[in-house]
Amino acid sequence: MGSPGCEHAGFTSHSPLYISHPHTDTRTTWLDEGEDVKPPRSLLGLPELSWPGVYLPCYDRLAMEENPWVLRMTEAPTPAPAPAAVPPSRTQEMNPVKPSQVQDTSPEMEGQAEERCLEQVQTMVVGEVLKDVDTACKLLNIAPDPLDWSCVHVQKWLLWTEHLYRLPQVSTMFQELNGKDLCSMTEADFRLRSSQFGDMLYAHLDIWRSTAAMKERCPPEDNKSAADDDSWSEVINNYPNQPIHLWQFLRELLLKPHNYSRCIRWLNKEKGIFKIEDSAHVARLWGIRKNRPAMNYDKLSRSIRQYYKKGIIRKPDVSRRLVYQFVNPV
DNA sequence: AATCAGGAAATGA
DNA sequence: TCATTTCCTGATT
Repeated sequence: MGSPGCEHAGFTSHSPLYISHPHTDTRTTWLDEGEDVKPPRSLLGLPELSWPGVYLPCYDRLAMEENPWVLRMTEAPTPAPAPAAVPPSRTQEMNPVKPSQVQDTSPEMEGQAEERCLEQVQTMVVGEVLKDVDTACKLLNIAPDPLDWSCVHVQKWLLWTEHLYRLPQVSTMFQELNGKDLCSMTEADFRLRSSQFGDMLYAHLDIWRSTAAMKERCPPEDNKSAADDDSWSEVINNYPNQPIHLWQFLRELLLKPHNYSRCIRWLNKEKGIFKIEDSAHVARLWGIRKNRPAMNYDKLSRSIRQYYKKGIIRKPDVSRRLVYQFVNPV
């Protein structure tokens, strides 16, 4: 981060960036054995999926109450967010500006400090965007560069975007388009396909394109992924398009409590017992991953039950609703 | 009303 | 062929 050329991500003026962080330093650890201890809702994120992320203007329409500190870049000559609002794990290395640093200074100094501050925020935003795109790529099993997408990838991305912004189904309006087609479309083209959300999708795509362009300019240094990227390092399959198994997918989510403990979490990791907290949400994620828009918990749970006779997943000794157990815990 | 169990057939890679 | 997905009936929470 912050190497020359990386400061300006190349986001165009029509892609107002928002950053948001679901994390706070008040995060608590809930005990594995804790029976049905609900994770505090406010700590993990987005309306329903904690994909810390890039938000578009329509964000206003989304569940703001759960993200009390959205920073609007397009109108932010204001001080950096309060340190408490800065995600601790990701920004320690980014020197968040403390409010005290901008006090007791002359106007010029203040201007400089403000500029520095803005720069830092910008750097932070870029970092977050990169990360978020990365996370989405892994979840969807698609390449980061839209130009590389097949029609299926485009549909996945659209489904994901619908899910993220709680849009009605718009993906049907973009069928039979691959990534190149999508990228060659103008904002007007997008509007033609979806008068209501075309501009938004266009802006979101623009962010992805910018991110891909930036990745090319500043190839990722292999330092940060190891320590910083915690559990994604053991993600099962990356872009080589192998089908992922449901049990693997569930493990993936469970390995990312940071992002998904609101919808699925361990009750007892050692024994492999987990609970689906938000069945609809998990089903939707699975549907997105498998490109099955009609997926629901009824069907997902049937798939889980297929694992009973295969000895992959079972019901725990004391059967409880939405609680399952991996036969072979990690 | 949601979840659970499992049969049966369809589907897609 | 395999791993679901889809649909279903009936039971349980």
